Amino acid sequence: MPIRLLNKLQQFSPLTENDRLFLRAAAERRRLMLRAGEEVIAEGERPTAVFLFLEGWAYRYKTLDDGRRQILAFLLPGDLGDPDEPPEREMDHSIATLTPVTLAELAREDLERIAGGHPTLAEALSWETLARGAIQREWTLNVGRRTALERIAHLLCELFARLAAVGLTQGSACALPLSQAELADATGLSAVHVNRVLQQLRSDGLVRLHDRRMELPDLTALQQVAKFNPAYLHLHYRRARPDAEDLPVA
Amino acid sequence: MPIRLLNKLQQFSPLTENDRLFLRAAAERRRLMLRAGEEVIAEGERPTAVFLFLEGWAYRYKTLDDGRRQILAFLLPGDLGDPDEPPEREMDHSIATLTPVTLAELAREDLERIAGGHPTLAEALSWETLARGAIQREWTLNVGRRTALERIAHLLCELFARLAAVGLTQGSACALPLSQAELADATGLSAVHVNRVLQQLRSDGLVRLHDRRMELPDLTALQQVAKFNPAYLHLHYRRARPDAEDLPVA
DNA sequence: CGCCTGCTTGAAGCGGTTCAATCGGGGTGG
DNA sequence: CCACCCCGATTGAACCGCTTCAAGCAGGCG
Repeated sequence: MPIRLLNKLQQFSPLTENDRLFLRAAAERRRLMLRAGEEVIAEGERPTAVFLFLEGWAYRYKTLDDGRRQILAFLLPGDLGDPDEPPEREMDHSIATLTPVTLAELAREDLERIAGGHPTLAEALSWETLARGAIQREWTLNVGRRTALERIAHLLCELFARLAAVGLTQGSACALPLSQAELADATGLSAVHVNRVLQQLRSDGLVRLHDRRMELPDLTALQQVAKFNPAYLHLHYRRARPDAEDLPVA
Repeated sequence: MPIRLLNKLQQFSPLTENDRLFLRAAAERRRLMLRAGEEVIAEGERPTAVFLFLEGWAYRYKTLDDGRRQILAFLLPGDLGDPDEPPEREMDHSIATLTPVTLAELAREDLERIAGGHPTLAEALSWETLARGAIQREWTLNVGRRTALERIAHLLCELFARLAAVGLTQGSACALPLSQAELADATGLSAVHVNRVLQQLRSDGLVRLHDRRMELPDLTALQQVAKFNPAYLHLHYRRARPDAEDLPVA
């Protein structure tokens, strides 16, 4: 199974073969496989390791006591949980799966060894952390100031861009294993209204949905609708170089 | 001038006198004083140091091209900019001041020296990073799923709690140097509606406003209105111990 | 077959926005 | 010292984007 995190990291810094072997080995030691709809970790729990998502989709969320739910982020293959943080911390939110998920639990010692002996890898990982924060800020803007149409369009643009960064797009299409209710909880809308917005996007020829997949026939137009500026994803600082990980999308 | 960051850090880990002297010295080297309404750093710029806010209020924000603005966070005395991040990064948002602000620019070398030689301080700083991310997530929930009344109440609760953590509350009162338009941009509402919500909070006896200050006569009731749970601030993991920094609020 | 989950549609209602006008206080220049 | 101005707070009224409620529909699965 490809370590898609490496795809992203190599856009930031040229990793050595040694770096890559080390990360690959660290991601081998402890694997977890979960079914769709399972909780990865719940609010209030104390995580003992750092999650590296290898396959499948998950999401962070918080709920209010009366049932209102906000999805805070989607976790895609190649994403990292919350690294570099003190061991006694309590989760302030929960994480659950949307599809079957495979993840690696990175041992704290391995992360410390990266910080100590693999400076390039460490720098690349700090890019990851930076990007995670920037995405959360963009979501705050999305939910706070964009219209319903812009919100949905923006979310789709982001997901497509992030999947593209780890080689999980096929032409103008990619997976989208989300129900309309989940899209609603991610955008701060009602499921009914998400349905209507999706109809508009479809009738405008900007989105096609099939079999839990989406196709974006005119990405540029969709990005304009969304006022989407990919800079916040902090992807392309150095030119992405093709890499073994990119090619065989098994 | 007290380094209010130390107040927070000492709630996480017991710092040595050496740790404290080191941070104090690092915060001496390069100071910046700004007036109210000035830009600290703009979207697209590349910060060369890490900001430590010593005095006054500032805020992070993003704008859409048609002028819609979302305030993403408030920066209070004792807050840190975005540490531990790669030097070539570009800001994905802007920071501006609300009041006159004094800040220190921490040199990258000093931060590296902390990471290397001051493990307790480094751990405490990573708590800070954790808390910053958690606050951003809570804001996403706030704007996405809370009602207008809850949003405003929640924001006021958060500001009060954060100011209390650095010794900047006086009884049930604290500074609130925000216009209603700024409250609106922080909560994703219109200024007019913020006005109406504040009137309700006032008539319910939950908030009093005077001279850019607020008083919260019944904090418990306000927290219930807001559905405010302070856990996300990641403050009280270890008992806060009184400290020289806490006492003379000059 | 029958059920469950998710999608779709219609209609009514409301929370919040927008527009526009007024008010009030502090600062400035004459 | 006063007149003026400007910004922020306030109020009213009309409007609308989105929610809520409720019902119908389609597909997958035991």
